[in-house]
Amino acid sequence: MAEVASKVKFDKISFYESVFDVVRQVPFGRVTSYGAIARFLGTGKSARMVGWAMNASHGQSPPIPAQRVVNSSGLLTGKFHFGPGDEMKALLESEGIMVEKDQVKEFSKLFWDPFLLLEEI
DNA sequence: GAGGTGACTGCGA
DNA sequence: CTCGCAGCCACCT
Repeated sequence: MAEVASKVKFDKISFYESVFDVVRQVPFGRVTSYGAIARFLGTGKSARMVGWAMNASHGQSPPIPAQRVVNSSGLLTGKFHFGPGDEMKALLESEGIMVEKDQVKEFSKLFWDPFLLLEEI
């Protein structure tokens, strides 16, 4: 998104809307981490806020690929919030991402840094 | 206006 | 190696 990449001027939109925008930019078959998004948004060490924002991602009109957001270890910490079962894992696997024991395989290889968005644009 | 909560992270023991 | 703890800040009651 232009407004996201333009600058760290998120004064016009709420915090979690910014998070949604970033998450939506995650390429197909790639994943990112809460901390990475937190740093990208400038919240720094408050990765919790990213997770908090994701809590509101349910029912958003433009679907939020929250399954692509995992913790710094590639662990699907939010899978319980996703659905009753391993829905999060199923979604990731449908994108070609291998998941084992709630952990993304080849995480370091599939990891996508939000800062790359600035370079792409 | 004050207090509690949380889909995290990093460091120390 | 694993386990525990404190810091972080927007949002809700």
